[in-house]
Amino acid sequence: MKKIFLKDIAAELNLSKTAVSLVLNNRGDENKISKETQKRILDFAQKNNYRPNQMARGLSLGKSETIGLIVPNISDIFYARIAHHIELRAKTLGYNVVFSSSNEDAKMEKELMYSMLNRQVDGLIIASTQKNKDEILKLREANFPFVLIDRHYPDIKTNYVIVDNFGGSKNMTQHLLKNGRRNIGLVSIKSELDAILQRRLGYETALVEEGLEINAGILKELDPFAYKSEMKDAIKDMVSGLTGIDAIVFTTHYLAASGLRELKLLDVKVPSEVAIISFDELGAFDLVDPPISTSKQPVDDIGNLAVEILVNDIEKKNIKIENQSILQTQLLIRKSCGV
Amino acid sequence: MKKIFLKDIAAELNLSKTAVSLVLNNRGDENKISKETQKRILDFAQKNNYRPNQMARGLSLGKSETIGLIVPNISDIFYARIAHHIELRAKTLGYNVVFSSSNEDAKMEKELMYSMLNRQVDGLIIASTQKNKDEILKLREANFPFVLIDRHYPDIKTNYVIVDNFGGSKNMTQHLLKNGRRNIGLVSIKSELDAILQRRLGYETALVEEGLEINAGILKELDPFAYKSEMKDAIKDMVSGLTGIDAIVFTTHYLAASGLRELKLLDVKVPSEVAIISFDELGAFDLVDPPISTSKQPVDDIGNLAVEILVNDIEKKNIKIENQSILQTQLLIRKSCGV
DNA sequence: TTGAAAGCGCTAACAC
DNA sequence: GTGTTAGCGCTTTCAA
Repeated sequence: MKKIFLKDIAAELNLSKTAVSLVLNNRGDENKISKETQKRILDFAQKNNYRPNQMARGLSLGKSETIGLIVPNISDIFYARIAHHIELRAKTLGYNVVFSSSNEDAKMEKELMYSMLNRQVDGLIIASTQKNKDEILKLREANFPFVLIDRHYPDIKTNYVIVDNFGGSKNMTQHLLKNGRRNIGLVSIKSELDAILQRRLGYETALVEEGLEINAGILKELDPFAYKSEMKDAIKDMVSGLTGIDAIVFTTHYLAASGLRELKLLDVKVPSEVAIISFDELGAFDLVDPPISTSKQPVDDIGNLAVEILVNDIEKKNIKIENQSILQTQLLIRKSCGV
Repeated sequence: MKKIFLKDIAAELNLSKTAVSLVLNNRGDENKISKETQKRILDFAQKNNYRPNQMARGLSLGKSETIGLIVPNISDIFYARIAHHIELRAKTLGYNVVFSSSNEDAKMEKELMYSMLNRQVDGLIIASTQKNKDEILKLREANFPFVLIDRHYPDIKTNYVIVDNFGGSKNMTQHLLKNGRRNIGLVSIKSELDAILQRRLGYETALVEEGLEINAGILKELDPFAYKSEMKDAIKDMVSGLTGIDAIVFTTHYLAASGLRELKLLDVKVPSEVAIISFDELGAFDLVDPPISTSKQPVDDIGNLAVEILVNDIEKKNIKIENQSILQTQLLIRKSCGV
């Protein structure tokens, strides 16, 4: 396992580095290097376990064949799944991926972006905090390839792959209405994320279209970093005699998990007393008691598409790809809604 | 956002690249560069948003300040969590991390190892398939820094961070015994992983120490890639009149999830008829019906320790660190065991 | 204190 | 068909 370099194999074979480099990069034919020479080179490289130094290669080529992935939190099952699909697709296209979590912190996200740029990633996939408009604009101005996933900047034209948050949420709410629920609460997070806003709007629109009023008292927005502690009061408040809700829409999976926990502690029967439904899928939502209905996001498509758009951009292949995709969610009905 | 290089700032300031490089790497004082010059350089760099090209830097320095992470599957919540802790710790120590999933395929794992070595990662953290002994030995011979997590090669001396699979599993089984269960089955996967073997041994040892016999009929080992379809028969078989078990130990979280699903479909009451307990924590195990007892692995410690050992090795700091760690799992008792 | 110059390993014009 | 040579952007030795 002794390290061997390009020049070693050139010397050993009495050839120039050029010839070796060309052949090793599959450009032997195109440069009319004799089949025989090619074979000698390939064999020797193989036998001696030649491994090109990608940093040197990258420096010379001006690219790293690496893409950077920035998500709020890689241990969130939602992002972990997307990451997995990104990784797989990237691999087939010859790219590695480096990842980092921003922890929903705009400043951290900015730092990560630059850290990755320093590392000469060829492109970036970002599930942004949506608070780095300036940096995103700079990326765009610099013509640097990137695609936003999960969250986009509605007023900036960029590549993105998101889901129809409005539609998904409206569907969920309508499903509850269809099942006779009339007093439907919403539990969301305090956030300026467009995705979260859209989910709330979807909920509201469904109610309004049904001729119902929106009741601010049963529309809870919790601190994203303190939702666990705030959930107790929120739920207690909603199920109290005053507001007496009969259903709750949760705008994301961890809220649903936490909310269900509290409902159980308060001995509220789900779904007979209160039906629940949630955006996003937790993976175990079908095992939970009761199994939770959900608007499932197509994580595989999100990941695959993002990589395809990005690589298309990086390699300027100009394949016709819809580079602003809004994917549909899938309504999965389970027991938590009542039959 | 025009790109600016070291030589640009040297030219602009009428200095040499050396001076600039030294100052930017915080070695100004040590090289007795005047405070004033230092300030000029720093200010200029700051103002013009100088970003060193890490590939060039890496090439020159012979290191990338990147560590590679190879896991079976990054979308497995267990590895995703470890990855998150690895990432965080690495960041504080100045390292980035690239990751890839081997999908439990030894050949893929080997390729990934080499791919990462090509990319000049400074070290590797691997949750190995445990089928690449030769490659691991090569790494060791080459004195390349790496640490194994989750799975180690029992007969090779390497750095590793694993958990006490035997003890954790024995504890789980003993807990069931203590609660009066006498006919305890095991559902595991067909695997040569030492971790899986140890979990089985822990189970068996607990039984034997209690004076019970090990009944091969209620010891199921499923194909890791077909466990979902095989689970039905396994469970059916175990709960049938012939074997009539009153408890099941699952050796990993996804088996428990799948097994519980089947138990429910067969209308078996958990825990009254059959108690269950599982190695690993799924995240929603406390929401599941019934909440599943578990031997929880310290994912944070696994990640943190792995990085610390690795970086210690990379930087040859020789800080005294126990570089072969066997961490303890934590028994979390929930309803699935019966009170 | 500062600068010139060599070198990290690879690619790619261009010349032979 | 093949070799020479000049970079890619940064670090670092050594001399001034």
